[in-house]
Amino acid sequence: MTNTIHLYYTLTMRTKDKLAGQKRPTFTEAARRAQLIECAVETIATLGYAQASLAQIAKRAGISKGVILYYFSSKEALIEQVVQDMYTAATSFMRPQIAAERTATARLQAYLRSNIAYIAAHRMQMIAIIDIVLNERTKDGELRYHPGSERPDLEALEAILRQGQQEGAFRVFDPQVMAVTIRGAIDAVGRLLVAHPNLDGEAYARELVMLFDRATRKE
Amino acid sequence: MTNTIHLYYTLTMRTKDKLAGQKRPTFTEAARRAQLIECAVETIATLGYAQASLAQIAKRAGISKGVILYYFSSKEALIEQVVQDMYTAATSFMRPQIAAERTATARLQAYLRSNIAYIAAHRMQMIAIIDIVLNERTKDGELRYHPGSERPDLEALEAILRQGQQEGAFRVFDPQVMAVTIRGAIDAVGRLLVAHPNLDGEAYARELVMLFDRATRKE
Amino acid sequence: MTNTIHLYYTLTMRTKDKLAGQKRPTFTEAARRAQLIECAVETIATLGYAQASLAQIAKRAGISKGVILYYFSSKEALIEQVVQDMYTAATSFMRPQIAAERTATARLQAYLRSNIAYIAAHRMQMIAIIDIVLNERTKDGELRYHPGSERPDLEALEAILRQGQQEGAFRVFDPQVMAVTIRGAIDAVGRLLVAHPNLDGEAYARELVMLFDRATRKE
Amino acid sequence: MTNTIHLYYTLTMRTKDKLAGQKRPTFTEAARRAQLIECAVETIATLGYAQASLAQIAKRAGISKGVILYYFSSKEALIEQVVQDMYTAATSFMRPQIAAERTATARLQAYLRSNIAYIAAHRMQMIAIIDIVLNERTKDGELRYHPGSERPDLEALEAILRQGQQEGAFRVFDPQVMAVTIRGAIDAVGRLLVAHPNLDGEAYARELVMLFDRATRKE
DNA sequence: TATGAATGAGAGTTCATTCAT
DNA sequence: TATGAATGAACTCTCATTCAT
Repeated sequence: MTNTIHLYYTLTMRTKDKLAGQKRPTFTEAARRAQLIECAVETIATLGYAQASLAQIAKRAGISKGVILYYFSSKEALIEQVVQDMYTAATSFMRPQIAAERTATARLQAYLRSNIAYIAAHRMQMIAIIDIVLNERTKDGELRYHPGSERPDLEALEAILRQGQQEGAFRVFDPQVMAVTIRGAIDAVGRLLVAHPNLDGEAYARELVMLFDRATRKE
Repeated sequence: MTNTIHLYYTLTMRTKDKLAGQKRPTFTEAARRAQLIECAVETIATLGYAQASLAQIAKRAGISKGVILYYFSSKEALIEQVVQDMYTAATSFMRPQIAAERTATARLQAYLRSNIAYIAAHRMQMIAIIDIVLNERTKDGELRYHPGSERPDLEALEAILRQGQQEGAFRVFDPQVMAVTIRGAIDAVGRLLVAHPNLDGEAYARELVMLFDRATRKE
Repeated sequence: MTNTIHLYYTLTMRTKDKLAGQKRPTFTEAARRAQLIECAVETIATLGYAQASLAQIAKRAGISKGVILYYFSSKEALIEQVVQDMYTAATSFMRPQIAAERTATARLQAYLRSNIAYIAAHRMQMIAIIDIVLNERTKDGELRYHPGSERPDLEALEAILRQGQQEGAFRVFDPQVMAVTIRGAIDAVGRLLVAHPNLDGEAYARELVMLFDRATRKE
Repeated sequence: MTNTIHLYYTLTMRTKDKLAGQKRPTFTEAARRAQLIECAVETIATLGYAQASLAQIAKRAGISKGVILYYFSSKEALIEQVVQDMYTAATSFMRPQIAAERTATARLQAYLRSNIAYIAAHRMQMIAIIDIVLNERTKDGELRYHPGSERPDLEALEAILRQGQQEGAFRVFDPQVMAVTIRGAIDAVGRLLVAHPNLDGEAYARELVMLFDRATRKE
């Protein structure tokens, strides 16, 4: 429940930003947008990206298809909003925990722990976003979120890794490869957690912490 | 007249014989099937799984849609054949290199090196298969290749990891988490290599070898 | 702020209410469905069951194919509705006329007269339904309305025949054979009437009444 | 088995007639044509007219689709041949039995008995032909074998009925209606016999004989 | 603000038919 | 004589999107 409200604030903020200069969004609009995003996430997570048609999303929301296109200019825009919201929410959750640490080693641990904790607490959202990121394409067929593009999550990770190398805590390695590896590992574990909800997220976090601690540290 | 009846029976018999045996594939058939599998791979890799319709695949092959369904009973069957072919090819390439090593440490290195080498040499196939594995669903909407299912590649990896732990070369860790992590890392690097074809596959392999060597070894 | 959350819940609740109840049909919807059923009947009667594609039906209705599947979940559902409507209409027409009579002899006459009158007045519908009944198959290839299955029309007929035998007005015969014969006769005459619209339905009814009166009566 | 050979002769004869003036048909051709017609019948009877594609017929025959169009100029021509063969075969069986009788009453009985006997002995062929007759259409959408057209079977029946009226054995009735009714009854019973192969054909024949004896006779 | 209605493109699939061999 | 190969049209059905109300 807290998450929903948290998400709601986030959405309201974004909405206002987005529509600045136009008529300010009513409460109904904000609530509808939040509801539709939530329903989109559930639909994608449940049926998969390919089967997540507007009809399915509308059905889950109990409204007509037209409503979605009233609040979002296109399906594409809805999906993009889902991604942005999720990134924002995850970042809001992780950033303070990472920033609370000083050393790169501790920050990497915080990154892993907070990210897996977030995944375990939002399995549905995560499976949806992974599905989207791996599938959403621009109209010319290019992956919209292709690896190596300017993804803020990867950049944050690389920053931590570089910090560790500068501090001398981390050995010499290619920060990009390590960052991509860490993200790939987290996403893979994320899929595992979603597929098998009875698995222990914390234990998996500990494993990954240990794994990448050894993979990165100097000695 | 007896001859006529005999012939009539002959035809009927031939019928049954024909139906009983499996028709062996023609040269043309084998070539077409190979071509169609190749075109399917290219299409999926280029346009993505969702946009890879039979029409697109046929267009790339320069033939009509019907031909595909002449050689494969359905699109599903074509995709399945793509997956099987790729697994077979990758396994044939990797297995001897892994088997040539005796220690788990060396085998893990061989696994990583041969796998990334294969990916680098078959970037298009790999991006296609990753796309398929993450998207292909059965008719009831379930992922056909969901994580944690009986995937031979993961099992081979876990076997190596367990061997290393028994031999005392590897530290204590959860072999499943490590296997999933390694696969996730390889797949992520694979996507990176495909997205940026100018990247040096061998260098990335070296990075991953070093990374997982440290992540797994005892000291 | 409480209001917002309240509204959010309201939307969600409304959702569930909407989904729980059945949506009552609009005026337009009812009219369209009736129109489409009518067009389906005309198309089947004119072109035959096999040629009655959604495209042909839509063409006759002057709309796009999609509309049909907007109002009926599938072609199968449309056809089923056609059958049901026709049975209901014919039964509503015939039942009171039959029930108005007391003796089996008079009821059999009423059955024949009212049925042929209905056929003559709805030649197109009848040819369509006969075509459907003889052709519509379930997905496993079985006839949906195969002879001897629980068909209400045949059972009503058999009931009259049994009544006549119990009352002593009818001779001894197999009621099922007689019922099937009567239906076969009516359907055959129905096809004749449709093929030759200038024929006199009433005269044909008189002939059948006389025919089956003699075929059934005791002396 | 006797039937097959009988049918075979019939076909050979027809073939020779048809191709007179061209190269005479080889044994192989005649046998193939007979085989294909038989397979067409089986396919239509089993899967229904709509599902009886050339592919299905060829599959049942264990040959390639092309062969069918090598021996028959089109699917339409094949179907037409099936119908003609069946009519010929049924007529060959029934005619002598009818001709052996002198009175119209006895001939009508012979018609009914021999026809139902033929149906019971060739249930598969009959269900196929009924299916064809009710479905086969010319390219402009018209039923090829519509009721009231010049159908030799109906004409033979009407001839018997007229004879009976002239002889004074039959009462006054419309011979066409009676003929159509008798045919409709026979076809309906035929469908019943095919749908329920355990039913007793002879008993049904006795019922129909009694039924139409009473329906036609003077007193 | 939201719905119901309608469209048109495109999906996978089936099919009769043609043709080179 | 027969096959395998290929086509192109038609099929049912799904979908994102538009629009009047």
